[in-house]
Amino acid sequence: MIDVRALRENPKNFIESCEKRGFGKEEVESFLALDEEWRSNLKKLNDLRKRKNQITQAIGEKVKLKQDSSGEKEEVRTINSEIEAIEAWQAGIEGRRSEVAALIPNLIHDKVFVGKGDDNNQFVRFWGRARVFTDDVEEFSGKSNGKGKYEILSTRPMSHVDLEDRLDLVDLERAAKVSGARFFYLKGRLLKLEQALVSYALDFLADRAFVPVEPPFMMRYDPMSKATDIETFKESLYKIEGEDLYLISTSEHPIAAMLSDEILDPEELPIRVAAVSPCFRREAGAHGKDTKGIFRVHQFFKVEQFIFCKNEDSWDFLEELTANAEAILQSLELPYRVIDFCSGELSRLNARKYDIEAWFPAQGKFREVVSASNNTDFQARSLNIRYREKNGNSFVATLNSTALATTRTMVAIMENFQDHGAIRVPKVLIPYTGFDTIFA
RNA sequence: GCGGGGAUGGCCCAGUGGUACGGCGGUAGCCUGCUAAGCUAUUUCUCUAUGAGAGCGAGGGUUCGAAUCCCUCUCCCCGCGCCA
Repeated sequence: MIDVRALRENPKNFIESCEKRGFGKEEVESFLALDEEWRSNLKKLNDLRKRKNQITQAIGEKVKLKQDSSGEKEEVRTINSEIEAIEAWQAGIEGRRSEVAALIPNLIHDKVFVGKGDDNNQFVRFWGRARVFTDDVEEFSGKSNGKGKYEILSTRPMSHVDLEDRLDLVDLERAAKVSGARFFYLKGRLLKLEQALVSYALDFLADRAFVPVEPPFMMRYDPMSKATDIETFKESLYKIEGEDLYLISTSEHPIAAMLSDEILDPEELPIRVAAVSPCFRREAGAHGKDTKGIFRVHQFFKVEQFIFCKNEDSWDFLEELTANAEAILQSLELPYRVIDFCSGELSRLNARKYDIEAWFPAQGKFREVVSASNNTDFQARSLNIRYREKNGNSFVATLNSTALATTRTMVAIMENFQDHGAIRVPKVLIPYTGFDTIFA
């Protein structure tokens, strides 16, 4: 939710932000018109209510003195019917006003590159030493701005799908029989690896002042709608039939909503949360993409970083979250690039977003494994999360970032650490897995 | 699932039909060698703001007037039942 007063005072900022995103200014203009009418109705209503309160109190006095007050009662009835009429009209205005307000996106950070489409996402940096098949050198160098270090592979590594099959780690066919496409049975040492990844990421964050939290895996419509946007509802969320409950698509949402309607002590800030949960996604907008294997699936585990802080500190924390996610990938020895999303690719909530894309040598591509966003005070305003300040209360800023999503990270490990048909386990995980190789 | 009790400002708590009492904490000021104490004001949201309106878990209803009475729903506590 945008700051309505800021919008009234300075619509230009919001129109500019909308236009950078490739939206029109219709929403802003339509909001301003509705808002004007809303305020004028509010004035009428308040004047009538004031009059009503005065008469009602006078009736109270008369009743005490046992005087007749039937004239006053009749007057209040008249006022009531006027109020009722305006209220009915106002309810419609207010409904449309909030619908339009919900469509206005967050203000974009000044440094976000103005552009549309993936191609305009800005390269920030590369880390690591990638294994690149001869045919993919051009793709690799282009996407790493010529800064990516690499060694050439003379043969393409096996796809994770074939490898899982050969090592009997994933059963997709039986999962399809039981649950449909994009589901899987995870087996043997790959399951152990998954658990190791989760434990490792939680420990990593606990060492950095994050409080580990397991949230509810289902949420009601009201908090969900405040924590996210309409796109997520349309494309990601599973609804429980006959109940007001949705399966979470990320722990970001229940964690954000955790502090809704609360006023925090500024001393408590920043609040760092390391959340772990399964994530359920319909992938409705992804027909035909990544249909094989466990790269894009309906359920996976994710360790998520979440921060509640003061708005003015949020930009430093965006860097902290990104640095943490990078440190995890570095410790797993996975080469990656960081990209800064262009204006047209941001969600309505995001003021700025970095993605981290690991190099997948079998696919010959960089693919998203981490997404780190600063939603400034936009999400907190919808959820009504404030902190106390000397001159009134302010909304907190909320930030979220993947620490580690299990399925994609496992695919990255399988593609990057293939060794003669076996999978080498990254060193930092060995204490958690208890083995250093996955083989047939 | 059944029965009983509950939800009031940041926190605690009073309030059986006349417009939310009191305390704690926070903030600002006064006072005082310092600190503490004490005193005063303030504390949520909205608006066209020296003023006004809304707000007592949510939504409806009755009434001139509802925290209070009635209905529906949500959540919490206690007991019973069921259960990994």
